[in-house]
Parts: sequence; structure tokens; C-alpha cells
Amino acid sequence: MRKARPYDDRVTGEIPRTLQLLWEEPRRPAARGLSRERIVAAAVEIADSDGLGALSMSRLAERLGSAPMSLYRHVANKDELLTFMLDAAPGPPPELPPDGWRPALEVWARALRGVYYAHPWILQVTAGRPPLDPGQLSWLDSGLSAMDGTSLSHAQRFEVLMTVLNFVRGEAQIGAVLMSGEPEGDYAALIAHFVRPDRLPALAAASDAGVFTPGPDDAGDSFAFGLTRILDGVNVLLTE
Amino acid sequence: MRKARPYDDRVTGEIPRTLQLLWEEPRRPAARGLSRERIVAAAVEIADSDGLGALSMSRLAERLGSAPMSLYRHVANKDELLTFMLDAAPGPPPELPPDGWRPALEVWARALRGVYYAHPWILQVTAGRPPLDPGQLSWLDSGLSAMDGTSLSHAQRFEVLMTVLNFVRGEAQIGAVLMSGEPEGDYAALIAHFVRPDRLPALAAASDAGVFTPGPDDAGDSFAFGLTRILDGVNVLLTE
DNA sequence: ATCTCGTGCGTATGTCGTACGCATGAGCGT
DNA sequence: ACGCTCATGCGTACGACATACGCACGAGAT
Repeated sequence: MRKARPYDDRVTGEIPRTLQLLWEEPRRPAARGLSRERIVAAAVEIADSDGLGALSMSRLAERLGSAPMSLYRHVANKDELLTFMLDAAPGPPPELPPDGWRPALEVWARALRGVYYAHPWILQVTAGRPPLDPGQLSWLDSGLSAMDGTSLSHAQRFEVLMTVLNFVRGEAQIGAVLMSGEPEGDYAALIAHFVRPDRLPALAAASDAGVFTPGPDDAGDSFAFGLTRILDGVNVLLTE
Repeated sequence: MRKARPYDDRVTGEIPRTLQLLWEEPRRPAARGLSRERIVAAAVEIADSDGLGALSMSRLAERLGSAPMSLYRHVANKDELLTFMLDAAPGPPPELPPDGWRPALEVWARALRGVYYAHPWILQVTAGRPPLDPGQLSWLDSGLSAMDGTSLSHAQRFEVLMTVLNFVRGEAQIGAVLMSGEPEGDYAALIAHFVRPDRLPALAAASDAGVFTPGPDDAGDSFAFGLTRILDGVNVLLTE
């Protein structure tokens, strides 16, 4: 009989252990001391405030007042911790308005953008990880349900949702970059400095037109603009 | 007088040294031995074949037949190396067809997708880094020029391009995830296993409809579908 | 012949994830 | 009341990894 190591990878019937833990219904009520919930919550706090790069097992342990190795009793490794964080951070999807697919998708998209603004590290972590945890899947379900009652096929709904999702992710990524202090000196000035009209004419024209100079109205407008394009395109498909 | 350390951050007049190096016109013709070009090329090869995680300074040095510390004569640090890679890897943007903005943007989007397929690590590295190198900016210029002659404002062109760009990035990211061996066991089966109709009804319906089961035609279709939606939306704006 | 400087690199340091195994104490059966 | 068992916490140790620092060598200039 093998030594009972905590959390090893012994077969659980094809299903990876991390996922099994995530989908277990009755969550342990968190006893005294360390617990998965507390660890994950502290990790999310660190990543939110100081970025994913600042999240190390030692810093996390320090914040929890424990020793680094203690964390491994509750989390198999850092990668599993990230998966747990990804499940927990977004919270529940928004309540969708009942007046049609378009307002519903708009609400969904804006709520998702809010998640990415609150937890920018999600963008880094989800890259390269198909969504399989309850947290992310509940958002996907919510987004799909926005299109209930339309004439779109299931496959089409999914693709529409992915298009909206990718758009939101991209916008949030740009937003996150601009938030966290540009590459020293403002972006517009650097663009204007390097871009010569003879080499990159279209970009030079854009730069001259002030496209890269953050105006007072820029913030939400590009989001609304792009989303309108996408939803207009969906509308074309629906009214064909 | 200070000791002449190679590549320190002494002021070069507001412009970060890395960018200045990138925009210098006359590239040194690469002498014998190590050179920036050779280092960057080798780094790109490693990242292409084994992923960004496999790119360490030691592995890179090993591949070049030199000692790890030798690389630092040509590259300030790993972050600068990544910026150089980002500039070099994409190559020049595609030749765009002259018959209108829509075919031009389609060609541009497909070419960009090709870049991401060839160098998936670009998706990870560009996150959190505003594009300022000649390589990336030439792609942006190319994409903007696709809309030359339309009635769109410069700001609108830029936002359209960002929407297309974000879409391509998102699709490529999904593609990269699916390529590199799903999370053990196929994705569709895991979704079907966890998603219960009473909890996530829309997702369950999608799963039952086979949305997650990779069909023979799936590959390029979702790309074409999403792109069509976006460009249809742009078309609505243009014909208003 | 000497001096200077660009290039390569050996050594060392600090950080990080984590394997391994001991210690402790709570809950349980007797 | 008394030991048994096992979950939990953690001290130590190891192998990546990025990179600071300074020496060595050789080519071109004086």
C-alpha cells in the first residue's frame, strides 16, 4: 500500500484531480487555520493589487502568516492554485435583461469587461487553458443564454459569443496596458517620434489625426464602437 | 567617469534604449561570433518549437554554443530579448489586394492568423506591451492602409483594425490551446461530463448539439464566420 | 611596444517552485 | 484515561533561472 501523500495524481477515473475538486458540490466549511478558500482568496488579492508577477508561494504564505510549504497541503502546485483562482475570481455572471439578444449581449460584454478590469491577471492566466471550471463555464452559459430565442444555431451562438468574448478580452488587454504606466513617456509621443510618413504612411496619418493621443472621451467609446460593429454584423445575419 | 558597462540605461534622451536600437537604420552586418541577429533568431527558433517556457538564457546559450553570460553583451536582459523577438518574428505584412477595404482586411486578418500559428508565443509576449517596434508597427500600418479611400475617420479605422486584431488574436489563442493537447482527454467529453442541464442549460444544449465536438469542417469556419460578422458590421456603418 | 576597448565567460547571488520527511496535536477506539 | 492514527504545518534542501561583477584575451590604434 502506498504512502498517503496529499494530493498526488492517482487515478480518479480519467478526470483530472483539479477539476474534480472544483466541481465537488459540498464545499468543506473551512476549518480553523489554512484552507483552500483562504489561500485562493489571498492569492487573488495579491494578483489584483500587485500583478501576477508578484504572486509567489512565499509571498502568499507570508500574507497568510504561514510557511511556504504549508500551502502545498491544500493546493497541489502553483498551477492548480491558478486554476482555482480563475474559478473563484470572476464571481457570478450578470443578470441579463429580458428584452432581446442585443441588450443582453451588451450587458454581458460590459460585465465581463468589469471582471477583466478588476482582475487583469485573468487575461494572462486563461491564455492557454481551455475553460473547464464552474466559474468560467457559468459565464459562458450566461452568454449563450443571451441568444435564447433567436434563430441562430447552437454553433452560431457559440461563435458569436466567442467573437464578443475575444473582443472584450482584447479591449481589456489594451486597457490594462495603458493603465499600468506606458513604456515611460506617453505612447502617442513615441509613436509620433518613430513613425515617418514615408515609411508608414497610414500610421503616420493616424498619429497626426491624434488617434493615439488619449482624449477625454476615449475611455469607453472604443469599446462601444467595436461592440456595435460586431452586434450589427450579427444583426445582419439575423435579418437576412 | 563611469565604468563603461555594456548596455546600461544611461539617458539617451527620453527614448528607451531598446526602442532606439530597434529603429536604428544601419544594422551592423553581423560580424563573426555572436550577434544580436543570431541570438534573436535562435531564440525565436526555440520559442517556436518548444514554447516560450522552454526559452531560458542557458538553453539559448547552449544552442548558440556559447556561455549564458555571453548573451548579455548583445542583449540587456531577457525582456529586451523578447522585444527584439517580437519585432523580428512576424516578418513583413502581406501584399493587400487593391479591390476594396473588405478583401484587403480579410487578407490582412488571415496573414496575421498565419503569424500567430507560426509563432504562438507572440500572443503571450505581446500581452502587456504596447506595440512600438518597427515590425509590429508595419503590420498596423498595413492594416490601416487597407481602409484607405473609405469614408471612415482615422479614429474609426483604428478601432475597426483593433476589433479585427483582437478577433484574430482570440481565435489564434483558442486554436493554440486546442492544438497543444487539450487538458488530457478531449474537451467535449469533459464538458459533457460536468455540464448538467439544470445548472447550465444553455451550455448543455450547446454541448448536446455537438458544438464542442471537433467536426471535420471546424478548422477555418469559425474564423470565417466571426470575421464575416465583424466586417458586416463595418459595412453597415459605411452604407448608413 | 604599449594602450584601449570590445567581446566572451567563470563565479556567485538571490529568487522561485517544490520534494521529502519530521513533529504535533485532535479525535477516536478501547 | 490511554495510546493510535492521521491530517496538518513546516524546516531543510535541491535544481532551475536571471543576472551582477569582474577577469582574460586579442585586435586595432598610438
